[in-house]
Amino acid sequence: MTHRPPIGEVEALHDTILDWYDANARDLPWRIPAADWPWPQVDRPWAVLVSEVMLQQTPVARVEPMWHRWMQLWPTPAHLAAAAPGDAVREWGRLGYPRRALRLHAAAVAIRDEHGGVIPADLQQLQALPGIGGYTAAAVGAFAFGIRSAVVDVNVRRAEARLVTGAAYPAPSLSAAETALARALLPLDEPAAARWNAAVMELGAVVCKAARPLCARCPAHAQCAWIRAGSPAHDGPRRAAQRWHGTDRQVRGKLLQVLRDAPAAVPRSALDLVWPDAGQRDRCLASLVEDGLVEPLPRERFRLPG
DNA sequence: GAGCCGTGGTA
DNA sequence: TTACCAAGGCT
Repeated sequence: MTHRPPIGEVEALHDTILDWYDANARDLPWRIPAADWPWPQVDRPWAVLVSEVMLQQTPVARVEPMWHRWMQLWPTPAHLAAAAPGDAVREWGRLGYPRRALRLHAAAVAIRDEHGGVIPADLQQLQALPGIGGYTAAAVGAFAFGIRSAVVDVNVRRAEARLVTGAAYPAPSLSAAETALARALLPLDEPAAARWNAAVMELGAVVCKAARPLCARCPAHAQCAWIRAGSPAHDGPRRAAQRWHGTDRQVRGKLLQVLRDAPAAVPRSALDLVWPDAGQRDRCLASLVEDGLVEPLPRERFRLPG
């Protein structure tokens, strides 16, 4: 059932997209190769891992400054592991999904305690770390260690759907067929495979974009199944829009912002100001405590976890 | 496996 | 302004 284009077409895609990437890749600091790594005190696999977690559902432009700050604060897993989890949550700032900061801290502790402080160059061991799923394990494997893993994020899924299967958008969730396709497209050569992963992701991010793809600038437009099919509009069900206003996520965000900005523990009365609905407010505060993002103290005071 | 989990930029 | 979108993971 898997689309598997002829080997000649695959090789032509490799040439086209790798050449384009070599000429057009953005200069992102976590992409600097080990031979040129300019920060000897910063552990490069750790730098890659942190970048990948920060980039989960968050745009590059917002990640880059926070990544630099994290590398200054915590250049190795051991540095972060020695900090309080609440420090990670505070320094996460407004990147969003703050549980990622908590899991990054937990991953640092696991790397220190279970891996001797060295990030494992093994996909299964990477994925066993908190906050590291299939995508991030493959990305760290490829970009930090050169492992020939298929890195399949939404950019890759969209680009490969258009290039190979001719669909305007991938399905809402990752399918086994997409994973198989990504693996089939992976160059055999290990370094080329790592570069290919980055190249397809980059193409999806800056050219083969979701809303308004820049097909006129696409190096592979002559090889694109979607264009050959006449660039048909998406026909399947559209992803349900996420609501925001009035949701628990909005309330949790407001509560956590107070605690991030406070130098010390705050009384419940300070948290009461951020949302009028007491029932929802208390439920959200309780869920933040349950998640480990907030630590309750005696006398109705709260802080980021120490 | 559907739903939940933040935040800000863009059209 | 509303809606979509952004290098997912977890339950």
